[in-house]
Amino acid sequence: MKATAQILKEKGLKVTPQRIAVYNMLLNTTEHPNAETIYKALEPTNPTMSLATVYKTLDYFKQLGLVQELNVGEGSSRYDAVVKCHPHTVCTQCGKVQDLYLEELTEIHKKVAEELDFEVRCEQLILYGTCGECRRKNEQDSGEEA
Amino acid sequence: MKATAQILKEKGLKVTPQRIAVYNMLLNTTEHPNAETIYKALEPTNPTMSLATVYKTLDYFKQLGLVQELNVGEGSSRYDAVVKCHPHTVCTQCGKVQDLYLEELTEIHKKVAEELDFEVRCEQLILYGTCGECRRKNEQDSGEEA
DNA sequence: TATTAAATAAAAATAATTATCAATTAGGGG
DNA sequence: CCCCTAATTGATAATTATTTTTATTTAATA
Repeated sequence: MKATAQILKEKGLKVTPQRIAVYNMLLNTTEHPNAETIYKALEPTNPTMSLATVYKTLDYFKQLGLVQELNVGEGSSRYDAVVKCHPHTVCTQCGKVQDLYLEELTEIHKKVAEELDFEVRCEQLILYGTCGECRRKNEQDSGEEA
Repeated sequence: MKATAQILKEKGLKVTPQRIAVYNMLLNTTEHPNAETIYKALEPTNPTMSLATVYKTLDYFKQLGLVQELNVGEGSSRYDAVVKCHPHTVCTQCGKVQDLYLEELTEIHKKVAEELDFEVRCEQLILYGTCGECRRKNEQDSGEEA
């Protein structure tokens, strides 16, 4: 695994502890956190870091293709260190966002480029619904009521 | 075509000129406007209407399934009177949002429900790229430069 | 038509994000 | 290794989109 400092340098970014912290945090989670969550998560280890720096850092990363911005319809954007376009599921009950891999999309991708006058660069598929965990919880709750 | 007043009444909404105006505006456009745009568009005919009313009206409509909220990653949400889930293309150059119909999605829908522990209620597919118009404009511009 | 609960307009509040700017720091040249 | 300079940071103000509040008005029904 390439060191984070190395990756940043290759992208032409000045290497700072804040940038390393943000990027590492994103690499080590599957949670798709938003700026606020990232900020909170880094607070213990980087107590002087400001939220504005998190935003600015994420913006740079996004521009350089180090992270992907994800908007699932909440107030705030989430971020993903997996840059390659991939679909997500969003549980509308607990808010959990999960990755998903579907080859079928490249087909659609191609079809749209051919049949419509539109050159697709990247697609974003969000599947809204209820995750297994929440479904089971719901069943249990309704069971208790009855 | 059912009258807007009738539709609102069936949904249990009190019929007001503001609500009729917003809903009709959305029915008569393919532009996927945001709240601000709707507000501006209605200003000439409804000069007393406030932006907050547009927001609240859109919120009611959304809850009742009269409109669909669409977040393509801009600052603000867009609205679509076509409620059935359907994909959209977003031109990242001119910002135009267009509807798209793809049957392939129901397959994916089903596959995810079966293979993963996730019950899909609604999916949102956004294809980012460049529309034909912008592509042609780009070619022309680079031609002039050379 | 009078009543009443709901809807409206205007303004204030809030949440997320961006801009500002002085102080600090990274990274190269000496 | 130290200095220099431009980039970055942190604190906070400003902005943007949206929501809430409140006093007033209005639609629907008795």
